[in-house]
Amino acid sequence: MAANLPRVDVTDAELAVLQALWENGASTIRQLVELLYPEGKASQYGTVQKLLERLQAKGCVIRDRTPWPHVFHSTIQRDTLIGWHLRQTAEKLCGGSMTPLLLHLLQLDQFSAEERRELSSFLERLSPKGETPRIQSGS
Amino acid sequence: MAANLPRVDVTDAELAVLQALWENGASTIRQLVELLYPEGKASQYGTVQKLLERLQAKGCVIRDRTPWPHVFHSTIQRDTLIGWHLRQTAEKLCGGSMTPLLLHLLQLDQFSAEERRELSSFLERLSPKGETPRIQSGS
DNA sequence: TGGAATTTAAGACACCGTGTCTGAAGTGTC
DNA sequence: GACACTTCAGACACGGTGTCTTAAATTCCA
Repeated sequence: MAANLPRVDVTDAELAVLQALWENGASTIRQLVELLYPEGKASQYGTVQKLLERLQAKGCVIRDRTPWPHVFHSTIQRDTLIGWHLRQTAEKLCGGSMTPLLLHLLQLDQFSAEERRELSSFLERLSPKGETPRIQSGS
Repeated sequence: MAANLPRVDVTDAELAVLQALWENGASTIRQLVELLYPEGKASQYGTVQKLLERLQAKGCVIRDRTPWPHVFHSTIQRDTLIGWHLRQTAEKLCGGSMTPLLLHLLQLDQFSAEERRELSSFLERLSPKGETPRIQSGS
């Protein structure tokens, strides 16, 4: 069953199109052009068209042909792209492990005490006390 | 004062050179070639040479000219690149905020109970109970 | 001292992704 | 049927990337 998963290696111009779709919901090419190129030379209609075509080929966008003009829907979410980027850097730089990324973020010290408390309780919820296997004898 | 910071937008082939330097410490071109291209066509000496030249231009590598042949040292660490990649994705996808990345990683649930316990205590150490929230300064 | 071997320095090149633009055919509306 | 807009397909220039080549400089050894 599993249809080909979307390829999320998305270029900058393609990403701009996706962002527009995320913000405005499903849109026609015309709507996207007016959003992305407000000054709007005529040729840029073709540009957006080509970008959508490539996004469709990657599986990041589907084209609804029932209305006229056609309407484009995004098939991926911001979080999908975030995950892909994180995985890419993990594979390039950390042998695939995500832990170094997490540690780096935690060490940034960009988080307020409030945020850190939230994160801590978030972790608590992830690992309820009863579930934690006690491998070594704690003191 | 601040000398030009290194540009860490490093390509794949350049990264391979850096990894070799990280693993083996300061090295000559010859050593790097033997490491990176074990079968070793002669032309690839020039390839590594050019990659080092570009890395030097970016400030990621310095060339020690006192010994013969010259020895190259990496001036950046793995963690610097990790940080740069994280910042890039944050700016592209999260308006610059790192928090969505952190949440994504935490939700992955890829971490063992042991790791989660470590992370939790890590957070505890970061935010001792009495501490008041601070506004962070941008990088 | 002279020559061989290696390293340095600088440049050239093909390939591919990316963003953009163009023109012809198709579709709907008045 | 005329017009405006959309769709479809292709072409193009530009820049980055990895690779290769050649000539000058340096070291070492007979």
